[in-house]
Amino acid sequence: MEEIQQIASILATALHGNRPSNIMIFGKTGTGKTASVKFLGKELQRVDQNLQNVRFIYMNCEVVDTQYGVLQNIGNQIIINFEQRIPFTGWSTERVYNILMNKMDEEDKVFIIVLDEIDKLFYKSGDDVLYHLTKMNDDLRRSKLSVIGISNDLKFTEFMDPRVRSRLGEEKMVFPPYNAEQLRDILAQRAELAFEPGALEESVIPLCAALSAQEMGDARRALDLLRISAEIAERNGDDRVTEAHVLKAKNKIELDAISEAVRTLPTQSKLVLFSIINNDDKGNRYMTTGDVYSEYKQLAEAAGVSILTQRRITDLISEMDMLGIIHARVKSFGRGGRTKEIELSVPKMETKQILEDDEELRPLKNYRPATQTTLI
DNA sequence: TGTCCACTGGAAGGGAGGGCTT
DNA sequence: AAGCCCTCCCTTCCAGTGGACA
Repeated sequence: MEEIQQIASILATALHGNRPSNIMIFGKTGTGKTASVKFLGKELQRVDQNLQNVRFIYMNCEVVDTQYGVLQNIGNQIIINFEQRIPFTGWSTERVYNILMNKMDEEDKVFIIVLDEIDKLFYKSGDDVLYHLTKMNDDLRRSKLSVIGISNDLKFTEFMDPRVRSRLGEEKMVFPPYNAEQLRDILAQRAELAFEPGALEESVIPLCAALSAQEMGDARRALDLLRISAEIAERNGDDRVTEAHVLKAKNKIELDAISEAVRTLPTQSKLVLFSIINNDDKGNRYMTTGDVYSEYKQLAEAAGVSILTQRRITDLISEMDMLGIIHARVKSFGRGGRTKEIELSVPKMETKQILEDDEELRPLKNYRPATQTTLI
């Protein structure tokens, strides 16, 4: 692939002990950014085996998303000696930074640090780390450092400190999404290894490819789709995978993703979601933050969980909006005020089931919404 | 045209929980 | 043991606001 070639030629300079440019790599999920970079990292280290000029360090910023975390993580990938490891908390960031610098300089190598999902790090912790990291080069005397940032968000650099942005983006690259045709090739290749000839109905691969192409050309998803279609066929005892299996698989994947997202929500968010469902049950399909909050308060009370402030609930609502579990947009109702209009965007019954399975929400199992009107 | 509602979302900060250092 | 550090989850406070209505 063209992009891999490009990155490879940039990184190759490291083999001679020179510093490769920093690179920013953009592209939607499943376009092979991470896989490509990891692959190149392996290759680089293989070629470098005798020279030992290069250290390749990878981390995913969805997991490591704080300033301290990033520095600590890099440090611990460099420091092999167990006693000298950097603790995950307790030290000042400054101290970690200094130790990191000394260690790196001692090694006298070219460090290539890959920050996958770098946008997550930036949105969470700002550009301080990136600033320090990209500036480190000036302070290193023997070693060199270059940073590869991977992001599926093209725009996030706009909000960065211009200095950081220009340093980080010495080279920029975009991985285009796969189109249906490319996906078909990828799937066909894989199918040849994984399936007996004739095990797939002819239209299965084109269908998987087309469905995945619609969904941003994610190759990983396309492969999952094929695999799960086959699993479903096998479980049914069918000897060929058909289009019907693929469609079932698609549904299953979508539902599984939702279930997983809901299941792993923190308790408080689950309560908020529960109250959104209850509002919907009452025939209130589009509700405001106020509606959700007053229902939430009752639920939290019934569940015996502490009641958070409305400000906090606003944030939880926004988080679930980003996860795609609900849909919320700010809307003005004139004199009625300006607030969010919230709508459930996952299947109601299944979601409710999952919520009721939660240990902490047990008391709500047969909870009946309090009736509005009380006759005296 | 101005008012006013029901919030929004930023800023600051507290305190608990992890852990190091002296 | 006392004094730090860093992160996470929250609270408190508050200026700002889109648009229906008077």
